Amino acid sequence: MQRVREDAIVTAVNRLLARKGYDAMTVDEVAAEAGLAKASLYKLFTSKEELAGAAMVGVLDRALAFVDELRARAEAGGVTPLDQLKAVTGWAMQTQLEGEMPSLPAQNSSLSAALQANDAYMDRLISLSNRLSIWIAEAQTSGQLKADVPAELVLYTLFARACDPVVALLKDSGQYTHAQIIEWVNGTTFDGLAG
Amino acid sequence: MQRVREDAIVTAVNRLLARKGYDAMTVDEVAAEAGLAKASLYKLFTSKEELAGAAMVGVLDRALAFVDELRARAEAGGVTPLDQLKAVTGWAMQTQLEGEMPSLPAQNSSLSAALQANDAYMDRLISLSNRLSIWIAEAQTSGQLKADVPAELVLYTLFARACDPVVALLKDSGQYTHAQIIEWVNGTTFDGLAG
DNA sequence: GTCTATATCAAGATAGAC
DNA sequence: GTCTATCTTGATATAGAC
Repeated sequence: MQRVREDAIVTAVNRLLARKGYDAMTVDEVAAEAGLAKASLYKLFTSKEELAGAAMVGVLDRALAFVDELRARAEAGGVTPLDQLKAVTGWAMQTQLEGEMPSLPAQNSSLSAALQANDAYMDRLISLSNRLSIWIAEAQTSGQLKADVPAELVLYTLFARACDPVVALLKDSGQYTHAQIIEWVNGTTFDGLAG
Repeated sequence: MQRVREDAIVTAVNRLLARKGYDAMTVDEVAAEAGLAKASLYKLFTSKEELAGAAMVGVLDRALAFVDELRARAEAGGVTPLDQLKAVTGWAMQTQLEGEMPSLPAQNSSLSAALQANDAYMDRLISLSNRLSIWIAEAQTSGQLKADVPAELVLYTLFARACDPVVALLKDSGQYTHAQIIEWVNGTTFDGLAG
């Protein structure tokens, strides 16, 4: 019962974060979209920061599930770490194109501190980073990825592409299909803009 | 007299936008940092949006000046359009690393509308886009840039790299020199992450 | 022209009835 | 356990004295 309500709230938060971003999202809107009173919402989530944290836990869980699925499929062999990384960024862009990728302010806000203190969030973030880092290391060793840049740079770049404003701009232009956008942005991410 | 004061304000806005972003910046802080009372500030700028617009006009003017300098130097010859574009993104990253690149919310905010109605801002933005677009077209024609992606995608990507969170993250890690960061991020922008 | 003091408002959070 | 009504705060913007 209560679980269903929480899900409705988190879903609303996720959509609003994707559409408007954290600062522009109000708790009143969340309550309205989830279909309950704001006071009831505050019985389940103690702050706006916690709402954002719950949405991020949700998307990170979906990302982890996708990664695990990739690993399972790769058991058969024939899939390189680079292919896996491309699949993950493609999934993230797809999620963004579908309006389901929450977007938070990158910079030093009070939210950053709250998220870093959120164990559920940090746990997922570290798990995902660890799994990606394994593929990155393998790809750098085998020469599929540049080995002369820090692995950290590669990891940050992949996370950044997951919420790349270029994807949103191309989407809003309305001229291209989702598949085209993903192919182009994934292409420039891994192979660059140069010809 | 008054001009000096406006400059002090715009400089303060620019630094605060670079450090904290638009939403976290308060007009009280701007007044304090510029050294006048908030009411006096509001005689010169009628709103927070206008403050942000003035800072953006400033940075776009500096970008345009840099571009014009590049064009003048290239008169001698031997410089390709691709070199010019790399120089521009390098300049933007350098500006960001020095804490002088204002950062605004990418998404639909009330600020977006205000900026689009700001003629001084739109004029600079279009001028810069036009000049970059010429180099992009030349580089695509000559095969230096991928010709199978829309020029628009290239332009958006260059603007996006100018405020790339990856640059900020690498800077905050404190492990790398500015020159290294610029080289790496410029390298991945034009040549990709792949080896 | 500049400042102190204040109006105004939006939004996060809570009290208390049912 | 849910809602209406309210509190509280912080920030944009302005009035009015000097």
